[in-house]
Amino acid sequence: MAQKLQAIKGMNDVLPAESHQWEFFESALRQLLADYGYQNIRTPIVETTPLFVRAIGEVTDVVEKEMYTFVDSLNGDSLTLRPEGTAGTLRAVVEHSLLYNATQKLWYMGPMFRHEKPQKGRYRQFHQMGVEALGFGGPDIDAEIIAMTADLWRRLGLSEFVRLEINSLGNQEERAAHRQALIAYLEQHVDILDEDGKRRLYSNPLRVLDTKNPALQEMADKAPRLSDYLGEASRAHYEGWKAMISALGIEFVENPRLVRGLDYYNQSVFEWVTTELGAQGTVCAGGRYDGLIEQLGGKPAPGIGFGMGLERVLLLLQEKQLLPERPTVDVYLVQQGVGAPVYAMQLAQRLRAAGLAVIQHLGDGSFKSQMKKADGSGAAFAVIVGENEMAAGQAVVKPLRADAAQETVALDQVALTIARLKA
RNA sequence: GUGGAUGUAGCUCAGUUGGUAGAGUCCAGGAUUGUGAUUCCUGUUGUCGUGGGUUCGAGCCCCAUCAUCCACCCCA
Repeated sequence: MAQKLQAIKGMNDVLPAESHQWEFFESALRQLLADYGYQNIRTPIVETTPLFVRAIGEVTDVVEKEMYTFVDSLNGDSLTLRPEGTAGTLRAVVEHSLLYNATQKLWYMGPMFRHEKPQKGRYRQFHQMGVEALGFGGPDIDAEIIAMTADLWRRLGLSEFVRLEINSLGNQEERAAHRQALIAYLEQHVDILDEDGKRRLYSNPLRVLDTKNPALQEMADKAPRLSDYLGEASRAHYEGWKAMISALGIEFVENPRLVRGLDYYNQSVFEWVTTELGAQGTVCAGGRYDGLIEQLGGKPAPGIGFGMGLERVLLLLQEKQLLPERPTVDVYLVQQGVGAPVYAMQLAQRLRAAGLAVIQHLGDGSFKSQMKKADGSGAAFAVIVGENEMAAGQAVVKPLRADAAQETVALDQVALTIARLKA
């Protein structure tokens, strides 16, 4: 018995009814990135598994249980569908020595894969636009990235629906020292930890402090704070970043509990969150990863980047009705009679050469049904060609959206007539 | 991985105490012999998610299973 063919769970088709929304959103992103001097980089969707394990961290949820990992049956290599974009981008940067006497501002956009249970704003194949700014050590790039993302929300009309949260994780040593102190502290209170807390004690101790359990609140409040472990340099970087964001007039809230799910982050981290999408409220998140390039075998260089969940932003745009209508063609070409298909096709090519988008009716169809299709297509004009017009070397131009009379004109006047009626 | 809700026409959904399935929309044709979007008429469309069970009889009750959505968890 043949099995019903269907898409893999959590991997969605984008149909014509909404693909134009993606195109609109993507072109807004491309414009933004160009305006800030970023260049596109395109890397493979599949990488060797160790790349992700090294970059993301062995004990993260992503690596432990969410990666699509498989064996290349031809040579036995372990390969993985990329769960995020930074690892592959940095691999390419190192492999091609793009940081040799240079800095880089790169962006990518495309599908990512994580084997999670799907829900609103969370899919197994999802799409991210991401940015990596490499070779810049100061807080100015951190601020510029905030400015750029804030600019995007403004351009899309989303500013009032998103909130910026920031934090500093310090450098590797400071993070490690705090983590050690925190785990020691939590171990002293292990008897009162709930199930979640015990599970996260060693895997993600910072998350334990995020508890919604009121019984743990007091214990969480008194826990060692990361900010107390920041050294002079980290503190100065963080203060410099905040001062610049403030000077730009961008609102933010400091969230000392803000952590990232991937191990490579340090110093500045941030999240743009919304309360409009249910559970999956993080719409764009990122931070610094100053040690990662070296860790992947490159010469030491600082880096900062973010990932943006395109489905989530699109959901937000849909919910707030900030997306344009389906684009339409200028002309639907109605044709009937002996020789009409060729006559109409030649006219269609002529109109397209004049810069008009044209759908020519193909196949059979009564005038009535062709006119219905013309209307349904959303075209602003029907151009009609029948026996009489062919004999006279003419065509009828009929406005479908405006209250204007149709005109019968010579073939070389059709485009001009449409231009005149449009204005 | 855990929990909750939902599966009936291409789409959105009705379907009563169990009696062999409907509306709107869409599509096609017509009223209109060369003209759409309004109106009117006619017509097509279903393994009622799937597989079992109970029953004289199941869209409806029971069991299993699959899928989708939402939440936990995690994250973009």
